[in-house]
Amino acid sequence: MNYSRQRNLILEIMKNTYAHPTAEEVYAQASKQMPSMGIATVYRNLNQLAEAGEIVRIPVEDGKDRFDGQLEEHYHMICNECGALVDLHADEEEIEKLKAMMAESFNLKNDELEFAPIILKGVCDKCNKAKKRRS
Amino acid sequence: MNYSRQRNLILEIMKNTYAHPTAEEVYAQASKQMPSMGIATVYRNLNQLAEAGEIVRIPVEDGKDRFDGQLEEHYHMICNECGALVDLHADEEEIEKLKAMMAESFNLKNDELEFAPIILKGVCDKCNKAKKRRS
DNA sequence: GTAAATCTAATAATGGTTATCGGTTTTATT
DNA sequence: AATAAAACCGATAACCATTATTAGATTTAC
Repeated sequence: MNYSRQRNLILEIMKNTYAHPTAEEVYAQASKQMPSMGIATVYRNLNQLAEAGEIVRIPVEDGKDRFDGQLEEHYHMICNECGALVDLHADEEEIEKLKAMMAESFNLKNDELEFAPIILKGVCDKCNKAKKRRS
Repeated sequence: MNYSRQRNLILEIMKNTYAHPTAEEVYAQASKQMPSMGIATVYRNLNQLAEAGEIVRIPVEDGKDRFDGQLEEHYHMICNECGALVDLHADEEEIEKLKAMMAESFNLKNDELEFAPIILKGVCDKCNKAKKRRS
């Protein structure tokens, strides 16, 4: 993969957000700073960066893929109220325990088990608070 | 939702398979038994049946949604080797334990936690055996 | 400095899914 | 049963996220 100003900008945008932007959202941001940027360039580079492991692709139910520039191991929950994609963090030891327990519960003889990018659906903190306020 | 021969056929097909067919695959099957069946009818009815809770939609990474006519609570794993969508079963007690543990590990104060339709990636039994044979 | 490789922007094409529409089937009302 | 309203159908056009193509520009290797 060669250097290119466009790709650097896209990577920088991804490294500097904790949102999980769609290609379109990245394009909106990028073209603000580099108005000549084309949408296909964004798609192409998000794909290449994901391929190279510099960002992560998160396929979401609604069709639009999202991207995550934060590489620290973590997973995601979808909020059933607002649809937000929420980060889930836990230390590695906890994760291993969870995987082992799931392997056992689901009767999987499998030492290469990974969580899918989105593993849970629930209610995010923000919506939980909003619900409490309402009640 | 009214009665219709087409919808009944589609539902019957879904209830009688443990595969997780795409709309296209359901169409192939249905139009064998009812050649006048249109593809839009299949999409329309799969959507309505999923909406009504009579079948379950499973959005998969590759773009084509899959559908599951088996309503007994279960989850899914994607095989990293062959791409198959594998059913994961466990009794309810085990599931509750898992959810509680996950809520704690991920620091979620959330009693409405559900698993997403696809929660794990790994290697299915068939591919596991094939791998052993090779080694 | 120049050729080969890689990249870009613009836009056409793709593919899964949904919307539209005229006509038919099902259901509700008499 | 007759009929009006509601729901559904098949065909196909439209939609929308994404990918492929292409001619030209930029970057890298030598």
